[in-house]
Amino acid sequence: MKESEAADPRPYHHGDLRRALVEAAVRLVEADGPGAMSLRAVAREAGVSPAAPYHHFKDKSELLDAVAHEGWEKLDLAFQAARDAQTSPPDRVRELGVAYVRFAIAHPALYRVMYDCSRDKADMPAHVHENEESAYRRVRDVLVSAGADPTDEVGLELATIACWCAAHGLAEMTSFKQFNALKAELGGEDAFLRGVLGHVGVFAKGLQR
Amino acid sequence: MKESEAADPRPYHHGDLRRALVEAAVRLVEADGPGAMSLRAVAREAGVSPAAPYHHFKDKSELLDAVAHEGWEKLDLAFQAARDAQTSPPDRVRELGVAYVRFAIAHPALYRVMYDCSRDKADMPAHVHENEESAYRRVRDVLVSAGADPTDEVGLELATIACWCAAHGLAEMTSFKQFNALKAELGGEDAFLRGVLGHVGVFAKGLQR
DNA sequence: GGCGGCATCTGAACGTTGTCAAGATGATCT
DNA sequence: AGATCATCTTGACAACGTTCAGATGCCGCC
Repeated sequence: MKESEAADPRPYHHGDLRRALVEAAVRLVEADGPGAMSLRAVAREAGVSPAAPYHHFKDKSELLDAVAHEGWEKLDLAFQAARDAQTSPPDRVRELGVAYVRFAIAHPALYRVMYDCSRDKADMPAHVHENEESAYRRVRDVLVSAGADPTDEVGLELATIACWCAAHGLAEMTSFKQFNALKAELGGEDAFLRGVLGHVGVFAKGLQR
Repeated sequence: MKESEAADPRPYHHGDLRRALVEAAVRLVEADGPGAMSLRAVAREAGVSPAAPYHHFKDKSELLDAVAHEGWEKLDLAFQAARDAQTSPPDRVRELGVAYVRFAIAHPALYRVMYDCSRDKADMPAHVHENEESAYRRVRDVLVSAGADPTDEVGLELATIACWCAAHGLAEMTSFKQFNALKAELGGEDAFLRGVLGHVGVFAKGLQR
């Protein structure tokens, strides 16, 4: 646990407390769930007083924002790997979704924090949606490469959103007990995810399949 | 404040406190958000001591379960109206989704509580999923009436889940600012919802569209 | 090289929360 | 009428988020 890339503001008294706090917070969230992550516990974990965090975050919610940010970056890595996977374009749409949901399954509490933060601000992090290399854009591009009409700007946008919504919905519901029987019948959770998200491959109306 | 329909267990000291607590809780959740709903505030609102709720709910989370239950029933009403609407079967799949998301938009805090409870237990309320008249079954039936193959049990189940996931995802993301431009371009939120969920109509592979 | 200033951290405190145990209250049943 | 038991209150506890006055140690400036 020693990311030694130093380029950040200032290692004053503690070294780099801000970072330490975020790391402790992520650890606590992933260990005991988002509800169990208290500011005081984070401070305890980092070995500082309960008031110390307030010099780096104005709020508990601002700490959670930082945790969420960390989460989005981890998700981006998983996403990138799926984009580069060797599969035919229509399947790649599906596999992008599978990677997305797998991340949510692997980091349930982190995923929850990510979306709770986004929803409170009614806003996704800019780097997820806006720039050229964003995850959102990546879905769009895969849809195009799978045969969606690239001139239908609006339709493409709607299809991308539909894909994202389906993946997010599945991410939040995949652990429901109701689906256990079906998962077993299909031979595992992965097959289940592919089964559901296979329907996403035909989202964009022009897609062959 | 005098709902005088009495048919419930026992109006002992207070009348029917349990009901009063749930109603107060729903009110507080819808007014100030789920985070602002404290047990003590609910008790205050109902005019009882902070410890009184513990004779009706073993936990705060059990009160929230009751709130969620209330929410699912309201959603069911909205759902029923959409099912009975006069539209062609393929559109009805979409309109079911629209009604779902509209409910989530109209009662954001309640909707949040509903899903937070479900997720904590990894379980949807039984009456939503299991019986013959459940909302889940209703989606399935509409898919069939829209042309999905009724003999492909597994495929039908997967399509139903995909629809539900897309609707849930959209419900949680529809308020994101990123979509404002697109909503404007399409001429309103409803058109946006139809645009996204129109892609759900082609979920079931056999659907004509 | 000392000094002032400032970012950083501590200590103690306030109000609020969820929860519990012990006692008061009052409806119901024999 | 008196016992019983669910119901509600009182009072308390630990934990939480947040604030504020003060201690601590790093920085640049003279």
